[in-house]
Amino acid sequence: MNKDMTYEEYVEKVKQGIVTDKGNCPVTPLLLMLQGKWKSQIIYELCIHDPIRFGELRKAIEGITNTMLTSSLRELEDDGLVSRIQFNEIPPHVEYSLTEKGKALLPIFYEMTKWGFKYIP
Amino acid sequence: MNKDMTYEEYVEKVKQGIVTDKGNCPVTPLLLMLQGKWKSQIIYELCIHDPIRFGELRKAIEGITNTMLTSSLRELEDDGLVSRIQFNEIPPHVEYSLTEKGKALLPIFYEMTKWGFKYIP
DNA sequence: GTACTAAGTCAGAATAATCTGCGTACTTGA
DNA sequence: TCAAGTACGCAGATTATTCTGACTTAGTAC
Repeated sequence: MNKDMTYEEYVEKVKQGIVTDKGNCPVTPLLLMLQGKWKSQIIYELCIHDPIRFGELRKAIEGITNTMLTSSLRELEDDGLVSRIQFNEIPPHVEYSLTEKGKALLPIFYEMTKWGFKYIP
Repeated sequence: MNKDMTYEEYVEKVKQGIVTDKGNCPVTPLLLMLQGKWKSQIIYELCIHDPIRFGELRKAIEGITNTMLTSSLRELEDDGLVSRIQFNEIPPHVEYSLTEKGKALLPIFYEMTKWGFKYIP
């Protein structure tokens, strides 16, 4: 199974049931990474402001708390979607941005957006 | 904002911050629909076996309980991704399948799969 | 010497999601 | 008469996620 298959090949493989090898699914890990109340908003903000600081993120995302912003960012970092650069100054200064891997999510969000415009009133 | 925009236009709009209108995001509702431990597996099984019966689904998805399968299916039905046809026979007989809206998720899963093959070891 | 800043951390409470185990209906076959 | 098949529903327990509100660090301005 290679990553350059066409959509037609993909559909064919889905129908044959060979895209998922029982617990080795290529979709589930990504869905897990995007799970959580704030993840998609954080990624969105990182798309439009690159890089962005912790405090700016918190202001941009209405209702998020320090705790949740920190833990969500840590998880995104652990998953390799976000990078964190710390400037050792006083007061401290940290910049977050999307990694290559994180930016590669854009085509997925593009498809999701098209789907959303079509099917969500 | 129309649903036929190209990827280039999409990226441009993301950068300008006009894809999401504060709480009217086209991506978030879909991510919510896919949230939950079993949703993606259920959709996968519905892709490869169409239609499929309740009991077959439960056998196909290792570890799922009656309760969770029922409630996940209800939610997918409420979201319009899955349809349920009941045959009033004894013993009872119910068939589940993907709706148009549900099948339209395939291009998204295709992009996710490509991403997964590239970035998940 | 007190207040202010940015980027957090921590403990405990509240809420949400999931699991466990049992109960339901009705009919057929042993 | 009793178990088996089929598609669930429900109450209560457990586990996971999120929220609340206070605390930290170190330097600089007042």
